[in-house]
Amino acid sequence: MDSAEDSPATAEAARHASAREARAAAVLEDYVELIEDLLATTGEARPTDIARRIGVSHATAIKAIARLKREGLAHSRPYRGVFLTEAGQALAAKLRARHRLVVDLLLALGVPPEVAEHDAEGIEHHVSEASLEAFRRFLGRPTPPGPAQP
Amino acid sequence: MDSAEDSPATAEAARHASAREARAAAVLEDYVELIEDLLATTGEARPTDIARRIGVSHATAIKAIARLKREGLAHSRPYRGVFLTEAGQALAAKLRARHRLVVDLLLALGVPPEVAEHDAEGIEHHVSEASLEAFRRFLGRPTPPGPAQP
DNA sequence: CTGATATTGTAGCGAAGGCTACATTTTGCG
DNA sequence: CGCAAAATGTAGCCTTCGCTACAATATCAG
Ligand SMILES: [Mn+2]
Ligand SMILES: [Mn+2]
Ligand SMILES: [Mn+2]
Ligand SMILES: [Mn+2]
Repeated sequence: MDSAEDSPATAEAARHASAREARAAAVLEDYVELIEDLLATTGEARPTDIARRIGVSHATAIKAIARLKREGLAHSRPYRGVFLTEAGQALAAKLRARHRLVVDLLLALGVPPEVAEHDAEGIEHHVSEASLEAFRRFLGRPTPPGPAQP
Repeated sequence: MDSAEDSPATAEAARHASAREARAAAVLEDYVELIEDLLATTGEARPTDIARRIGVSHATAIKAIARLKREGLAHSRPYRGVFLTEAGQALAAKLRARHRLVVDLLLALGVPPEVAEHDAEGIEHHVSEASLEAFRRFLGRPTPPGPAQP
């Protein structure tokens, strides 16, 4: 038998494929994260504010919002601001925790705060649950309860 | 005066813009890294092998190679395999070191080897020089000499 | 040497994610 | 109220990066 570790080239290809998926998801993740933040801190998430904070034109932001809606993560009605669906809120909570954990890890490793925040913005989208778990252990944090049964 | 720390939204937007650039560069970086590896280990880098290892169709690989050539990182002639220019080789050396450093850091943090290799494939493209420096310190490695004058 | 096979290259398509320019709607104020 | 400014939405356009299908070239066995 020879398929115990699956042809190396195949494993490598799978890693690249996985990274491509993460790259594709990164954009929407950032929008969800930001919308949650705007809603939490200001009570509303308007396309213009979203665009300004993400650094794209408002037209681009509106298209991204349309995609969020298509994927069931957000809803909005014309001129009324954007809101997160249940699914969107759940995702946002996960993303917020992940973002913080990545930043905290970088800080613990001695990365300057500005740089930590900068690099985390890209890194966060590529950190698997297994790595997050290792980060928590390293930071001496208890593993958080999974989706607790209410 | 109020521009000491530049409006927070602006800084945030800049981080996102930077992450977008890294995301765009990631594809070509992976090709350069792989081509160097193929050349080093087998002496030649053929489009088909590149495609298989990256996990895309050969047509996609050939287009990426065309872009590498456009950007002055590689050269090739029909049916003759791909080679890296001076610039391509320099970039490859940097990318190889970065990839290894990221993997080693994850391993040191207790991330399982398979996962480390998996996550590093995406993370590597978003780690700035300042963070790499922190990683080296954490791993107890001497800062490598910059572009040494020969 | 010749023909099958593998490799390489090309053409054309689609989705994402950018942009600018223009149209519409809302808002806020004199 | 009425109207200007701000916000929102829409309509193209471009590039990247995937894909499949097909064409052309090299390679290798027999
Ligand atoms: Mn991000
Ligand atoms: Mn984030
Ligand atoms: Mn990579
Ligand atoms: Mn790599």
